[in-house]
Amino acid sequence: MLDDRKLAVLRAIVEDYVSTNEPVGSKALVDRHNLGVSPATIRNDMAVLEEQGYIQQPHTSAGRIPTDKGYRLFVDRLSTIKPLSKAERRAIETFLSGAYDLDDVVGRTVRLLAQLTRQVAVVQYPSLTRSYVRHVELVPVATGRVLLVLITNTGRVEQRVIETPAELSDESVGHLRALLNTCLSGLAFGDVPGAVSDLPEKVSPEERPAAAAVLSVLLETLVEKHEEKVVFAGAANLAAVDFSRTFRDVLEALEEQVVLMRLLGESADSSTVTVRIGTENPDEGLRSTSVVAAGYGVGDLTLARLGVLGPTRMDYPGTMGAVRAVARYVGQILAGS
Amino acid sequence: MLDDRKLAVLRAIVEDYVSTNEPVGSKALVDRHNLGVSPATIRNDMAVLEEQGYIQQPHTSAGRIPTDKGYRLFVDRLSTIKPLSKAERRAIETFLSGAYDLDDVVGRTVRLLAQLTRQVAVVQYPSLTRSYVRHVELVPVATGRVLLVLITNTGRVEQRVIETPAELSDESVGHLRALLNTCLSGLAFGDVPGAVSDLPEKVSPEERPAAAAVLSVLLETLVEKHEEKVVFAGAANLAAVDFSRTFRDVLEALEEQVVLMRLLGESADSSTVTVRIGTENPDEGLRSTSVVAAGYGVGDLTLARLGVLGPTRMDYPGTMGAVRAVARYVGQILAGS
DNA sequence: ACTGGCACTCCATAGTTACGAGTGCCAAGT
DNA sequence: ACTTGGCACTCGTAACTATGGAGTGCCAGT
Repeated sequence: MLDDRKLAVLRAIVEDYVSTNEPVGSKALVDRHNLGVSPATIRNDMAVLEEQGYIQQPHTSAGRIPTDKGYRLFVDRLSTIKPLSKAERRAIETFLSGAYDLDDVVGRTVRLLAQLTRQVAVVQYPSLTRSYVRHVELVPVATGRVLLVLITNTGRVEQRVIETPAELSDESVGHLRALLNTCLSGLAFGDVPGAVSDLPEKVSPEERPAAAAVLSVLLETLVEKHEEKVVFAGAANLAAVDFSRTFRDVLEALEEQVVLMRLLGESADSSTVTVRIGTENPDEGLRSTSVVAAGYGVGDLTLARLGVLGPTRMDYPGTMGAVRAVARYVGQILAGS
Repeated sequence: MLDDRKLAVLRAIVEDYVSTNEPVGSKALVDRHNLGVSPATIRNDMAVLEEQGYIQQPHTSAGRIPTDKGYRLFVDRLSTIKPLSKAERRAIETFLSGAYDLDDVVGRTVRLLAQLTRQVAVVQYPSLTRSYVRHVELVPVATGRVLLVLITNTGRVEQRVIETPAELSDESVGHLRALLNTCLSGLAFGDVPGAVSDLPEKVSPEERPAAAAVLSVLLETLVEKHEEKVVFAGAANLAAVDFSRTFRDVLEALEEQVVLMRLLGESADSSTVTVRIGTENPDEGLRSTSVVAAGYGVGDLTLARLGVLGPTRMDYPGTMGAVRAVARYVGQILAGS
């Protein structure tokens, strides 16, 4: 029902509108793209596209702008992901390879992505549940307090202070630490709860309350941190867009971890770029924004997701290219460390 | 040269302008404050205040607004810090005491401060150089790689991956770890460089290259992380102000660690609230904002600073009260953990 | 030293007009 | 059946013009 020319018209409308930020009319279209037909013909096509809901007029007798549905069609069928230039690729590589720990990797990634796309970048820390335990550490910090430190294979470090019911001797702490390590090292986080259930029975009775306290905090941490950690950067790029109402909403959403998580969406296959346009977003207040996201990870294993948030009026091919490229490089960096 | 009434007029102008965001005229002033004199008299006073540079007119025949110099006088001599209400204090206490690790304390603090002041809050992590070493941990993560984890008395955890020149046996790692701990535990970070200088000589020759690698990274970390970590929250509150140009500049400044650090300024005495108004700010682009900051710490020791950034047109007494209160509570929390 | 009166300035607001980009429709052409 | 030029129409934008009112500075009088 949409012939080739109508699709070409839609594509042209999206591209023009994205680059000029102004409703595009029939005359401007034939001027800028050589479609080989007259404005009148385009007008007819436009009327059809509008009837089908792909484009709309801000007011009568203004040009057309794409609707969310129009962008969706554009992304799905009318465009291809635009690969980055060689220079950009090299820039990514050198910038990311300078990182020396996980915080640094994530921090650099999110800034890089923001700069590359000139939009707001969002990066999720590698998932805990899909990682495994590298090491467990218990450090006495005061009488009746120990610090529990969990180190994952991805280099992520989690910490919690534990109040132990009774004072704990250094030997007891050492004992517990050794026990935890032999019991948990190499274990996937998802398997930890099962593995520790019988642990209290392995310690001497006087250490048992302390062990119980440690374990309960450990399990608690796994659950709580399950709501993963997310960071963002490039909020300044929001200023370019002429949001005014929306603007505050978007900033508020960005500061809510939970919203940010939902934003990136469920993890599809690693490095498949997914796009969520306007009203497809779950969150109120982000109804006029689009999200381009991809998973990243090592090999086949998707560890977490990262992406970009911007106005629906966005350069989708370019943004998707940047997101995909960055996701791949981050995976490589993580694999190498 | 400024009599009491002129000062009262300046105070009234600041208060009215802050609450209404509109230039305030002589008539409005006598209506809202019972100054006991006529508008004409106030006009004369205003003329003097303007001549001295404390207030200015946006245009001829408009009301007056305070200049930076006017705000400065207001803060220094015409206002007192406004203590928080009992309810607010209790809210702070309960909100902060739920925190379970340093990240959480800092995260809660910055969000709390943002909400309390309805402005952008900035919190610096407790300084490394003023902390001391609680524990050092070495964890093998792959062949030829060890993770160095530093735990401070304030609960801060720093991590770095180290490439060891040769493959390292688990025993060697254990050996090094023990050595580092006996050598460094309880040491102030500033004293670490001196203490480790003779350390390589204490290990067996075959472990020496690895030990050297670990040490160089350790020292590097101390230097690099010296540029401290700063976080902010409440950027959404910027939307309330009608920045438009400035706005982007401010957001950009917020995402620059270095600028953020300079923003909080040099550490004065703990819990003394300092105010920097408009052009007093070092950073271009923050010339139309004010910063209210205070140090926080345990006892007499100032660990770091926290504060609030907002428009020069700001409720200084209230903001200063909130900053001071939060700084104190954070100190208490840190002392207790 | 303060006050009331007065003329003046100038911003904000609303109303008016003119312009032009863009549309829909129709009749004619291919 | 599709395309095209023509044409009347819509409507938002920009420019311009009153108009009102808040606020000022100054001065003469108390």
